[in-house]
Amino acid sequence: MTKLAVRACKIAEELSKLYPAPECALTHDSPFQLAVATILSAQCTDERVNMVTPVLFKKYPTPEKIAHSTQESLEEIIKSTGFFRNKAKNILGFAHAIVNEHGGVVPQELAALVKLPGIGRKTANVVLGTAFGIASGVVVDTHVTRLANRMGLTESDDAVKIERELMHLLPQDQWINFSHALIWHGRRVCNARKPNCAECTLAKLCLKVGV
DNA sequence: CTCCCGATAT
DNA sequence: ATATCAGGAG
Repeated sequence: MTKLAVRACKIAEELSKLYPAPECALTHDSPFQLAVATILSAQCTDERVNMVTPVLFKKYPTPEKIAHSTQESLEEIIKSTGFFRNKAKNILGFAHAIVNEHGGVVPQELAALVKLPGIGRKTANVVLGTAFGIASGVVVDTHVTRLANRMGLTESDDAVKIERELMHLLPQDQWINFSHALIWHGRRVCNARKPNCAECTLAKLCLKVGV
């Protein structure tokens, strides 16, 4: 076990004490809804997403309902999340693919998921980990990228590379909780603008306190 | 690599 | 005014 891996495990342990049961902040009632909420979360606060999804899912709760909706209707509902044209198109395409190619059910394999419109590795890992309890990888989003760099767990800014490195540093049964805990910590304490190092219990394990 | 894009904090 | 927010497609 490398020195880096030892420190990574200490960080994971400390995070698990801070956030014993880290949950997905995106409200949803099904794997399908979680996938849609995650598509909406690109470059947008989850707080904002959670204001939009209740309206969206009340009108279109299932893949079938969304598949029978329209680009314009979706755009109007999700507009405030930004990138609304792309997101509406992706959500529509995703719903069609689920209905037409997967029998209305969200597939539980990474390879199948990332082929679907609007679903990349990050979203696929969220859906598999949160909705199905499958540790397909580490979720690397803007928070994980920032914190992994600040804590000196990686030097990279490439999501795929960071994921590969973190997967090697931590045992598989910690991937899901580690992802969620890092994201939670990134929102609450180690945020981009003004990281609160003074009240961060991970500061002693961090290479870049106060930077 | 660029583009998509509204809302919010600083 | 500007940076940033649970990214993905072309």
